[in-house]
Amino acid sequence: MALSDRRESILQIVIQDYIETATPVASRHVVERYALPTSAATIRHEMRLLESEGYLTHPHTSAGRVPSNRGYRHFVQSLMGHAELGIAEQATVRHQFFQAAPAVDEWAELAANVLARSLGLLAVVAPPQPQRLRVRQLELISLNDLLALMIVVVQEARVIRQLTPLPAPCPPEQLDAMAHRLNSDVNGHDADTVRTVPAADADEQAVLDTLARVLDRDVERSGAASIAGLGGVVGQPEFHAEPERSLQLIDLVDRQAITELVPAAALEEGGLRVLIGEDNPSDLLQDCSLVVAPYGSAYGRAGYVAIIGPTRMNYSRSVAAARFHSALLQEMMDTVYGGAA
Amino acid sequence: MALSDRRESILQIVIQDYIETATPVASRHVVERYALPTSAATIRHEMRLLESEGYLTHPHTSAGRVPSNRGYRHFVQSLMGHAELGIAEQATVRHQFFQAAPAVDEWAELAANVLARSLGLLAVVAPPQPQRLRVRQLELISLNDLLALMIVVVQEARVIRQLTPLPAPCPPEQLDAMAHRLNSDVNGHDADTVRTVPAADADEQAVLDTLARVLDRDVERSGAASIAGLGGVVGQPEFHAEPERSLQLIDLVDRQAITELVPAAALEEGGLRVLIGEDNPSDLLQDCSLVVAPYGSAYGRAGYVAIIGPTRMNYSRSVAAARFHSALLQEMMDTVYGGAA
DNA sequence: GTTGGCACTCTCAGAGGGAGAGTGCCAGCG
DNA sequence: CGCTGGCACTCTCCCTCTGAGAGTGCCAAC
Repeated sequence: MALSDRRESILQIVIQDYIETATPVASRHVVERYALPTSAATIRHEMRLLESEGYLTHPHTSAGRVPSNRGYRHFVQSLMGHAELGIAEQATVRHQFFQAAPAVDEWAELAANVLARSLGLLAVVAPPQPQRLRVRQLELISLNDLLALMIVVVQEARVIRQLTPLPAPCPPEQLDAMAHRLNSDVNGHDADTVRTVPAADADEQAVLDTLARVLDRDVERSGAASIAGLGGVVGQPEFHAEPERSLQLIDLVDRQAITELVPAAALEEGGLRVLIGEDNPSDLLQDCSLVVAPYGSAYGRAGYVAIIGPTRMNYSRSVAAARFHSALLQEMMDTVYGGAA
Repeated sequence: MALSDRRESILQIVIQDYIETATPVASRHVVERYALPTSAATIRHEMRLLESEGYLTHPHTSAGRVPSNRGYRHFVQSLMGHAELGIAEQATVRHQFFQAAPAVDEWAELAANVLARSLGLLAVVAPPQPQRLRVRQLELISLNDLLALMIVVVQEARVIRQLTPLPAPCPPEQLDAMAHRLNSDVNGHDADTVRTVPAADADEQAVLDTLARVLDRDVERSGAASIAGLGGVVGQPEFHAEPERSLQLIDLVDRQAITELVPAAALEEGGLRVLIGEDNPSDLLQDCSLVVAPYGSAYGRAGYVAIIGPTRMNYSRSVAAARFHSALLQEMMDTVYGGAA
């Protein structure tokens, strides 16, 4: 149902004030602070209607109003407008990426840190995950007759070092020969193809097995997300009252498990999404909101920029920041990878 | 001053009981739980003497005794004995390292996770930091006339990808030629030597500058420590009462700044050290203890295994675990690098 | 040196009460 | 018919008080 103009602007005021102050907002406070031409009683009346329509709630009888999840949702969809980061802030961030020139692998970490610091919320930045890794070069270094160090350079410009046990004793010269032989067989191939390479003996089989496993496993790990801002988010007033919730969140971050709370569905559609309260699949984020902006889907499974904080987060800033960072990362990847996988 | 045998064993009981229960231990509780042949009054008398000697304290008049930092120190030095991890636990950990066979770069992370989980405390594992990185191969990929992607493979088997702006326009063929030319100049060299390589033009100078800077910076970053167990440690009862302390600690971990709290002095001597309460250089660890075990000093600046928790930590387990993991990591590095830098 | 007894101290949890903050509603006004 | 001031009502928050409980410190006796 449509809200009258005045009711909408009161809702907007209540939400913005609550986002700022984190305390229930009272009718009198609204008229005074925002110099409204009506009396507190009128505001009270409107608030009551907004509450009966489900946009606001009441912690208890004699408290001010607090936005409900529905209220936040309406705010994000209709009231907030299209927020952009300020020009100056955009320039600062760009500068940090280009001039301070981090290594390509640190982009996600830098983005997470910048976001976390500027928003005071939890930021998770996951790079796109390549569907498969292809071997560029394979080296085997003999440590002893039964143990080798495998060094794999993959085309995605990463190096993997991995110990490989050898079932049958294999002296160094023999291992060198094997590496030389295998190199041409595996060059340019991914895990699945490596598995089809025929092995001359048990040791070669062991090496190939390890290689295939490593390529598979590293596809998983290469997407290791960067997380920052835990301090900021548990410092938010909503967590003060409930230490258990903080602990759950801390534990989630500690075990790198928050990444699982970003629903895959949100990434598939490709656009920025805001999940508020019970929109979230996990119970652990019941009083939290999640802003997700995917990017880089051309380079494998899409990466994303996610912001996590209490439902009382500054949506306008969060959305603007998430949008800007995802676009920036997209742009940078396009620059480096030429817009194609 | 020497303590009588009985007083020492009472001190030991009090400390162990407090470590276990986290509540002040009362005289009656001691006689009952440990079936001592004396009365509570006697224990009370001894405790009083232990307190006057500074080994115990009193939160308030009608509370039981709590070990003081001096008490803990005496416990660690004289009472605790030489703790070793159980054979079964050693085997489990070894198995995780060798059979589950993580990539070499994940050793520190795995160690931190295992330690954190088994102790319920904060674990920091920093790999040894090479004094310098040497170029093995340099590639330049032209992104456009004014921007190149530099890929550096260093002898320590890492790959660095870094964007490099080019002051003067440089078409792809020219860039290839430059890469070819530079490769022989920089191969096997570290940052300092790279700086002495003469540049043919402004672009070459820019590339060399970036390369040198990258080698320097990555020496820093290669030692990025793995941190785990934040959830466990802030879940400890001592942090429940003081949310500000938890926040400080969380922030420290979030900003990766706990690594700065491990005093360099502790690493230089080479042995395992236990820093209790005010032994710690930082105010932030006033009520905490730190167990540090260095390793791998043969491979650069020494790495370390550190355990951080409340002063009421299980020193015996912590010390045993830290010692075992540092020895294990040392052993694994020796296997891979053959015992020499 | 050890013990039981006892007074003393301090914390902790719960009850009670007053102040303050806001609302809900109503009657009156433009 | 919407807006307003007024007022009763409700609920929280903070402070104080109190009683129970836990332990100690000390003393006199063994």
